[in-house]
Amino acid sequence: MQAKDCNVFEVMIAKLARLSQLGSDDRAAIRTLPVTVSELAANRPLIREGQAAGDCHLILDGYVCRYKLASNGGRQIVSFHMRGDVIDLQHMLFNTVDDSVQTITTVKYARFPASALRQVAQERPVVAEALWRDTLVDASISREWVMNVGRRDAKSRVAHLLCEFAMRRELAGLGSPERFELPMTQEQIGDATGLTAVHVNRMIRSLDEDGAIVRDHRSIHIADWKNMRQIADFDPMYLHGTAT
Amino acid sequence: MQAKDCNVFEVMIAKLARLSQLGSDDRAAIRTLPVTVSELAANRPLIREGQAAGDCHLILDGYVCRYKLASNGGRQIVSFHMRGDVIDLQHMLFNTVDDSVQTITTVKYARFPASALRQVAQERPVVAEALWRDTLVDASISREWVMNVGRRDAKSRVAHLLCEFAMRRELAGLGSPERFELPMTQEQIGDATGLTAVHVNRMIRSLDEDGAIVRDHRSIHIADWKNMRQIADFDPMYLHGTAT
DNA sequence: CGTAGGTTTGACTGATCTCAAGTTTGGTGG
DNA sequence: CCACCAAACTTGAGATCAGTCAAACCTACG
Repeated sequence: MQAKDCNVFEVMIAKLARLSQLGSDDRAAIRTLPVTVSELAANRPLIREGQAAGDCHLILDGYVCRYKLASNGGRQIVSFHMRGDVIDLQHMLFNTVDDSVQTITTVKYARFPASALRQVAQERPVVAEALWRDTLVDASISREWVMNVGRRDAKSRVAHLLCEFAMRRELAGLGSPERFELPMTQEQIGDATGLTAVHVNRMIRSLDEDGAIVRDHRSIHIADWKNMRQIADFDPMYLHGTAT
Repeated sequence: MQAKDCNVFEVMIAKLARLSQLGSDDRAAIRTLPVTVSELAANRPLIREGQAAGDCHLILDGYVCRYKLASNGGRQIVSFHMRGDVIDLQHMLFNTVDDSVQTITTVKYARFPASALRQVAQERPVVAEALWRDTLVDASISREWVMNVGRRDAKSRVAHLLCEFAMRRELAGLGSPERFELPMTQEQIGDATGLTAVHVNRMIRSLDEDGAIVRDHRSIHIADWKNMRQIADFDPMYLHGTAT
């Protein structure tokens, strides 16, 4: 990562500019936000359910997941987040947290007081609109996940997760969707798709045997996008990748 | 339904007032919105995937569901909506529609140009905040659905759906959560929970045999809330029912 | 090199689906 | 008001996809 990419404001501006046309005043307002940058090792809690909700967090580098625990002992990952994602915009408007966030890899993140972000949003309608769009995209992704977990078979679910991850990585400016390093374990993929780690393993190997992907440890090469899209039932429209 | 309850602006104001403290100016601004009220029979399309997204729809009476179709022929209902719900706030900010909405019962609804709603939101920050909160609540419900469909067994899923429906009905001012008429068929419950209609039937009967619910055709009496909550793994926090 | 976490594999189990038939219900037209 | 019909609900038996359990094998890292 280049020094320039580490600038928290530039990461945020790049993300919001993808969602709305930011003016120079909007960019300037974002740059006034008070911010703390921190780093956290892999597999550490970042936000815990029930905790007070006073800050918003922007991911600068690394990956995190949001999850919920079921009373039967199961865990469901409800979203993954990466560079440019503000993982808790809801803290701007709600005081209660009903799910938890933890790191998957080492993560560098910025923390803003929710009140400060809220004030910028009130003064700069374009910024508010971009933030709102971001929540709407997140909601759209959630709905697609309901579909994924509810109506697709195991192989499609895993394939869909890989396709989504590849596309979102690209949209976040992290490189080509064809080749990438998977940050999560097969257990975590299972928690995200409603499957067991054992079955995730079988499905990934099956995708490999089909020639849809080629693996080398955690590195994935989507060798046959057309086939992958079909197996995954993947239509990227729900990601609202191009500003509209 | 009383005449007063039919007033589209009062339904909208009641909903938004639950989410933010509306001033009299805010209420006045809402009342200036150009609006068309229509009625649609049960099982009719209200919004179709791929259609242009120029209007927003507020449900006044009856029930609708939002769904997606999988390439394997399956259908996943991703949300239910009732009185007071604006079902497509995303149309204020996106031009593309990636899922469909259809009526479950006869539905009375109001239609606003998205641009008009957007303008009110720009002029009245409190209204914008309330609308944003509404999207955040919807997103929170979606995440709970991912959990429901991904990590709970069949009986819990169905029980959870019933608990959520009961609570949301009450929050919408439609009466006690203990007794209500279910508007949806068992097939539709299956499409929402990722189960088949046959298995939904068995689970509902099983809840009945447990004494958790008592049924008379479509009318449900949640006879043992404590037991029901436990079976459903239901914690209403995610509904953000009380303004916060 | 030793250890813990992650991945792979196989055999068996079980929750849910599928298919198929029967019953009930609510609406409609005579 | 009754007869009919389509849709919804109910029930049973057999099939299957994914889960469980258990063990072996990597591999990264201290």
